[in-house]
Amino acid sequence: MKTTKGKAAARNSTEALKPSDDRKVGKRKAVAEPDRRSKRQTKKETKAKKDPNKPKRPPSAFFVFLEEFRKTFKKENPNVKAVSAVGKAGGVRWKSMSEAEKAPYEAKAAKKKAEYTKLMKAYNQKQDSTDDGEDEESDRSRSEVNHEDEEEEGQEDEEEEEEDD
DNA sequence: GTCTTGATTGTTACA
DNA sequence: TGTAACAATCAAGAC
Repeated sequence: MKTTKGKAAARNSTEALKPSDDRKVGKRKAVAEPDRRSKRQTKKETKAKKDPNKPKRPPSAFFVFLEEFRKTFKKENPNVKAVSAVGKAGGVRWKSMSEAEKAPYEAKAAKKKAEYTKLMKAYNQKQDSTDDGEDEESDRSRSEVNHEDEEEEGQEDEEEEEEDD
């Protein structure tokens, strides 16, 4: 059972109450939601800013799908430049898709997740060794992981090139 | 020039 | 275990 959670929930309480037409893209409310922003900022400042080297989160299957969907959407709607519109349309499409249709995106997402896990492992090792004031060991292991990543990326590049075609 | 917003779902990380 | 934050995208407004 899916529930509206996180940002969506927060938006549901505020933004979602407004008619979508009212939510024009680019029409940023001048410091409209200090609550939400400050929350994000706090987290960002306490985490992301402290760990700029921290690997970025892997895209979920939906985001992988969205990447492709954006291209299609742009082609079909060259005049629509609002990212919110793409997100909305993508969400509708995603929900209408069957498991079989979602499968390839989920597979891709799983791959990215595996990469992320590896990167996080290396990242955590680095953090540990940094505590000791020594990171030669992790540097080595990191480079090993990086090497693996390079190989994988190379494979992925090939795959992507094929897809590009 | 830099930052923030919007819209979506899924996943991660943290309390 | 529940929930907030974040992942991509980019035009445009605010500062």
